[in-house]
Amino acid sequence: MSGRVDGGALAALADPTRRDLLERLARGEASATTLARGLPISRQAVVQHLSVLDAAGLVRSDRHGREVRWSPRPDGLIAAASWLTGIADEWDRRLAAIKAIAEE
Amino acid sequence: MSGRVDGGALAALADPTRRDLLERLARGEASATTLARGLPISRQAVVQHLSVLDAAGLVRSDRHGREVRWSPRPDGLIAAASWLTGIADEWDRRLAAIKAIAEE
DNA sequence: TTGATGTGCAAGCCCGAGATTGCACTAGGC
DNA sequence: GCCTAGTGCAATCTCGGGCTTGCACATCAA
Repeated sequence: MSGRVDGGALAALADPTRRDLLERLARGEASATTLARGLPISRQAVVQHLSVLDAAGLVRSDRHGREVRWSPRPDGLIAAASWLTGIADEWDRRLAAIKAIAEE
Repeated sequence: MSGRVDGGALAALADPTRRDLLERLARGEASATTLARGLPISRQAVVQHLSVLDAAGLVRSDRHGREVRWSPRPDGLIAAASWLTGIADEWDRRLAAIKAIAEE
């Protein structure tokens, strides 16, 4: 297990720009400046998004000389997904029970 | 399949109050007025949250006389979870490939 | 050393989400 | 009929997220 899901990952994934950044990182690590070149926003905006993703445990950063390379961390995503699945299954179970009672 | 995941479900789940509402609904359908009694926010705020959840396909509403009862819909949750899992698996695969190359 | 590139920090702007309030409307109980 | 309870609609407010700009600091290459 890689930590509790406090909603931070969900809040981080709620923004379309951040999801775009994650998909770009999945195609190879990159720096904030490089990412900003292919986007209609400034480097600082990218940095702030990456900070949010970092706080949510969805990316990691490594310094290489004067540049900082970012890469995705699937662990956080998997944790969030399994959390969602758990809740969904729980609801499914309860709703099925209610339905069974209603059909008697 | 229950439709593409456009991020609407993730945005809806990003708010802690909405996650709270979903958990309460999972313990039995309820009206907006009833839900508002157990929360520190107004009925209208609850209604707005339920509208967002409804648009995201996470809840459904049924009229019973003069009251509207809300209930959870696991389908949307499951779709969002499987989307997350798919992305996570994809990243895992790519990262494993990169790591394998680096270790040669 | 000098210049170019990448980053970090901070102040500020703007707009929309979340919440409130007020009032009109409808359904049920007396 | 009346009164109460539940809902719907709309205007308003506040505050924080997303973004920009400007400048200082660090690193590599000539």
